Amino acid sequence: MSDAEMTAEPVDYSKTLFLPVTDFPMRAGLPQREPEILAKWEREDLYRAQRAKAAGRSKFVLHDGPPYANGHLHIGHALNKILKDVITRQKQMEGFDSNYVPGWDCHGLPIEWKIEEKYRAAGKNKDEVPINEFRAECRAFAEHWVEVQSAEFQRLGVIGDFRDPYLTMSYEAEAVIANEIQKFALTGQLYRGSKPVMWSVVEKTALAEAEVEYQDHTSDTIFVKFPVTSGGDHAGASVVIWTTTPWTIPGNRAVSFSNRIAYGLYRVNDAPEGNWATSGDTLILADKLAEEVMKAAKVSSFQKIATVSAADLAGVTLAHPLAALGYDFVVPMLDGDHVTDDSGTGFVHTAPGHGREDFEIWMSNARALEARGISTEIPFTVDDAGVLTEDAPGFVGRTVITADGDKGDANATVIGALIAAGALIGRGRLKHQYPHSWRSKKPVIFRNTPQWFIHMDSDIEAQGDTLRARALKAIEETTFYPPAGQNRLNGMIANRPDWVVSRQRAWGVPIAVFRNTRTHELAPGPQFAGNDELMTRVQDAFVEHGADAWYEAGAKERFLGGLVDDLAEWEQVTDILDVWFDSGSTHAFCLRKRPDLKWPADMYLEGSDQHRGWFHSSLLESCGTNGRAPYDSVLTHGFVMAEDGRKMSKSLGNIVSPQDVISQSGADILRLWVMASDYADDLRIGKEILKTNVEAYRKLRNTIRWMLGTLAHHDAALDPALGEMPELERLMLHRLFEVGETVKAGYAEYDFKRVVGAIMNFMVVDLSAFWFDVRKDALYCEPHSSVKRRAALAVVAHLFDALAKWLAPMLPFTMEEAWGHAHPGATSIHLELFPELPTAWKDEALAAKWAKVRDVRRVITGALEVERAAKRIGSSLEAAPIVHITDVDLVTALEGVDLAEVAITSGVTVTGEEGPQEAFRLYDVAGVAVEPNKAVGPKCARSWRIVPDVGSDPEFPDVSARDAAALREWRARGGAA
RNA sequence: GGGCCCGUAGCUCAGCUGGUUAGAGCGCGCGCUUGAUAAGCGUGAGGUCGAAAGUUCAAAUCUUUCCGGGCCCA
Repeated sequence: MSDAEMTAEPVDYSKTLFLPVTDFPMRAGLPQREPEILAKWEREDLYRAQRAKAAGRSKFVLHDGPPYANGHLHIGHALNKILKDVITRQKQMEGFDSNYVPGWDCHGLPIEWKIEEKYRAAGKNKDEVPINEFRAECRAFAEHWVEVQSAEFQRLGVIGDFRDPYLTMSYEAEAVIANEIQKFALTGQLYRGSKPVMWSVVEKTALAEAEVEYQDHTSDTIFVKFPVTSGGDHAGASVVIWTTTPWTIPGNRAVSFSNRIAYGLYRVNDAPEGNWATSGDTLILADKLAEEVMKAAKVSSFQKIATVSAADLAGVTLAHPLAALGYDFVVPMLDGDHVTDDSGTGFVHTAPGHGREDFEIWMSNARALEARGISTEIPFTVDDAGVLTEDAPGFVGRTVITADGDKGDANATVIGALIAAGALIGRGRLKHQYPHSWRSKKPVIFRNTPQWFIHMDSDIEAQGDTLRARALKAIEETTFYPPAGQNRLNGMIANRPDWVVSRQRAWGVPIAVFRNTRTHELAPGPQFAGNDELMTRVQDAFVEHGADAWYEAGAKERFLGGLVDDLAEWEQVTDILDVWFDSGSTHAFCLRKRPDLKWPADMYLEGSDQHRGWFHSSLLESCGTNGRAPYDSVLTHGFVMAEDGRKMSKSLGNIVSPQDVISQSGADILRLWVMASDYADDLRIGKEILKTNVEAYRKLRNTIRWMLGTLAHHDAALDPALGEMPELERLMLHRLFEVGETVKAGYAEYDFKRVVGAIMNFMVVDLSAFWFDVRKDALYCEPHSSVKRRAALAVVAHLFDALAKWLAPMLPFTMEEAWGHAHPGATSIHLELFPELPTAWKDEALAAKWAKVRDVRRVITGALEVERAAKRIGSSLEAAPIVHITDVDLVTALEGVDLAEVAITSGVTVTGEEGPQEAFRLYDVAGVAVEPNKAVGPKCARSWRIVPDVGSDPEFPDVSARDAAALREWRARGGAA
């Protein structure tokens, strides 16, 4: 020990240092802190403050896709809203007036179902309740969930006009939606047709394809003979069909075959006593399936006696197997591509009222059939309760599916009749995927129903100006993130059939049109062009009373009175609109009506399932009424999976709820998870992934915290000019500028993981592990007046300002908290703009030079690590290595660089000579060899460096000259001695 | 069954139009520090780039098939 140290009083020099000081806690406690920040935003009305601040700026409108107002939020909602919020906030900070108006989808089956369930539980029947009373209950139910979800969305940190959201059930919305469908009627795009639709007997409604799910179901299967009545030379033979829906046999009007399948005529040679198929029967079957069919028919011996060609079959006509019961019409054979010989018989029983393909082949052959004298009228064989009608003679009153969703007696009765008619040759059961209602989970049926459609391919204003053509063009003019979305939507629009918009339900917006029962004209309709009185009446009434007005007594007189010659000829349509039409109209009643928004929207943002949903319906709705898409860009995200990449499910117990994450870790953690993920693909979440994000958050928070503590000593008035700053500070400003470029580019492409990645990497590698570590000595120990210290402080201030702002859209709670610590009394970071960094900061030459310096540094730290492992040194300040540099470039790079400072050692000796054999080298840094060398001499009690000038100042004998100077300043500024 | 998409270290992600021993951060192991301390620094170990075949002088990068996963349809 030196004399100086011996004689010195033991002083606690830490009090004389500029150590970080901050109240910003290391541990976030987000679950408690976030609600406090929310309360502050509420108190200060941040949303309106943002609007005021941005008044006059150009608008950016991300139009919210309305979630359905039932139930709590799940993780998918959280993902969706977080992305929307980050973009909203990003655009606000980029200098737009970025106004987000949340919305809710309120009409529709699921809510109606809930209310019905309630009635059932109370032993009431929905049909006994007046419709507007029922609608009022649905409205109240939706209102409740809007409130719940609104609170849950806000808890995620989502900022928007939650005090005045849009609702599809608001009176204004209902009025506009009704007017929108009237526009389709007015321009002749709306028509009434009949079509088999997916029908749920339990809910008594047609279902959209989005409303059915495929589940295992066991069906009765039957093999049925259709006797040949004419054509070819197959007299006495029968064509055999196979079906899983025996109850559709009364609806049969044709049998389909395929010209790509090889058929043959088969004779039964032998069969057991009492078998349905008996010796001598001749059956026409697909060659590939003949053996299977014979086996199913329990035939013990058979042989092929002839080949049957497709041309033959086309000329064949059949008799209905139940002709004796009244089905005494001609059953034609139709050639269809949908027929295969993968299973069944190679022939498809075709009931145009019970299947989409059946309907399509029937209609495409309509003219030819009529020419043959065959009526193409499609029978309505099943009513809305799943009961067979008079169009199904012999089976009237038989039930396909009961009100509870169970199998009725129709199948058994039809099978019995077929047996009695000698038409059945085999039967069985098949477990297969069958459509079920998403609500009741009960099987659905295809039944022929009158429905309202919007034409995809009829001319609107000019020849070729069809809805499909308009929509395809609009897709081309839209920007998709990611680009694959364009293909996907395009493919769907290109191939979709006409748009069914009607529902036979109560809770929704009525198709507010009238139909002339004699002429089939619509009101409004093309004949009403130029007369908008009807539309105005509906508009006014709905705005005042809601769509309930449509159901009030005297509605027809009220709306149509005086506008047509004979009111009695007109019937009021009571069907309601499919909810996809409602949500497809949000742009009309929200974007167009609100002066604080604009039309079209800059962006629609939803999960990739919405290519079939909201992107799709909004596109068609707007193209039909406005001729273009209601959006300029569409951004899609994937779905949230469990940690193993599979779907989350209750049975696996791997569901992660946003509520749990928020209460355990905080909303900012959830947001960080979204930001770090590739949202364009499916995302994964689980215990480990959340832990990773919590760790990343901690690192980020601590780095912010150190800056805040350091800034306690910052006085902007003392900031040196850029030119006065040391190279190391200018290097950091350069790096900050570079990171800023990446951040800007990342945000521009909504590539948040790139933004987070660049920021995290910068904070960890450049700041925490390098610059902070190096500069702690200067920041803590240098005299108050030191340029080096003041320059470092100025840089910390720039770093904090930029990083906090860049992170603010992503981590709004944490950055608000940090901002408050940096700027006591400031309102909110969310009223700030992203920083414009001076291009003067950019200095590539400096960066190139310092890349080399850091290479040399790596060799030194590597050498010290060896010493540490050998227990020869601990702290790097115990070393004063000898650095041999033989690379000319490196020598140049090191000019003016204090290597000891950079490597955080007590000294460095640089030589230009080749180092000794045993010196430390790195394979990827040529021309550098380091001899670790222990620093010798007295240790400065204040800065802990071992430097020769310790004790050179007699007044402060145990510290270095630099620290002595610092102490003198410190005392002069009032520090206690 | 069809359309669109995805599959790189334990985790999250980079790897452009094919070209040296495939990278980063986090996590993990070990060491240091104790003036960012329920923190900080250093260092180390981790990958047959889902699998196979093909094109090529050369493939994580192109082609095909298969496997696994997702969304939307049937």
